[in-house]
Amino acid sequence: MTDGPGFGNTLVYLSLLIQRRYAQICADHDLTTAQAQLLCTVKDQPRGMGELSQLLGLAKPGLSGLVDRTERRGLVQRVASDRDRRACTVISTPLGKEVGNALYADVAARLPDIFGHLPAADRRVLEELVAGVPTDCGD
Amino acid sequence: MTDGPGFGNTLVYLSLLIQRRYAQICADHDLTTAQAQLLCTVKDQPRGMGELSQLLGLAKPGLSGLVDRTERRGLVQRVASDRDRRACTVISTPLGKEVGNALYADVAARLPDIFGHLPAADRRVLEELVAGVPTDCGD
DNA sequence: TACTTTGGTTCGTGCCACGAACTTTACTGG
DNA sequence: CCAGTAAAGTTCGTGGCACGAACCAAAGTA
Repeated sequence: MTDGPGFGNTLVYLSLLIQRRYAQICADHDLTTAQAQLLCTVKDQPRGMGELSQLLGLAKPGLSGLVDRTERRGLVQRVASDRDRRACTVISTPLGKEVGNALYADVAARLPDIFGHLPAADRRVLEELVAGVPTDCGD
Repeated sequence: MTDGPGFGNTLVYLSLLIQRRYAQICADHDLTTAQAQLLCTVKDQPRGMGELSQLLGLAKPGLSGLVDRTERRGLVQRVASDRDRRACTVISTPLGKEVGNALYADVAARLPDIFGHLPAADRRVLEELVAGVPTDCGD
């Protein structure tokens, strides 16, 4: 109650702003946010489907389709596991790495504009607070 | 460059966590995030389609469909404007208001958990910084 | 060798959102 | 008063996204 009408709701609003800007940046790189997310997850390290499912918070069919579409664009690739013949690992193609890195850099450069109204000191504080968010998402 | 690998990217990650939690809360109220967003925008004040298009960052067809689906669920309603016979205004039904308020409260209650790891003082600081985000989104 | 579990895919459904084309009404200028 | 243009929304077709249910094949186990 002391939260008043809403820290939570303000957070939602903020996340919408971020998502909108992010989607715009992704679009500039000819990516959807979902594909961008997949690409960045796989860019520096191969991942199994199950792992990705976990990391991206998707059910299996959703992920399967996402990988399909992203693979069709030549950004990622399924490779068979020699450990387990039914499993496959998703890796990034050279093109995918390139695009992923460019996107990453662009996001770092353009997205913080959202907080352009904040003095540098405040931004630093914010940065630190936000950085502390748990890497392991609460499902 | 002093941002290191990424304030921007951390923000994106944060926004994903928020969106995921938010989607979960919306689902608990039998809503999609898009419908929830529409509902909350209209809940306390009628809005024209153009205005909504602006506020939600959607093109006209997308909004039209969203209103269709939400109207079909009895949460909002199109009413004709007497000013302009081609325009219509979207208002919330009583059910919509009820659902919207419940959602709003639930979001306020459950979403800040994401920052459960922060001491109260830090959370307060964060709250203040976040609250300062411009209401007018940068298109 | 049978039984169960697990990794992924396919299928059908529904939401979401876009551009293009269209209809209706409002607003001009002559 | 009657064009012609502009604006508000809708419809249509397309495509991405993501879910549950059903399925197949390989792996593990009794």
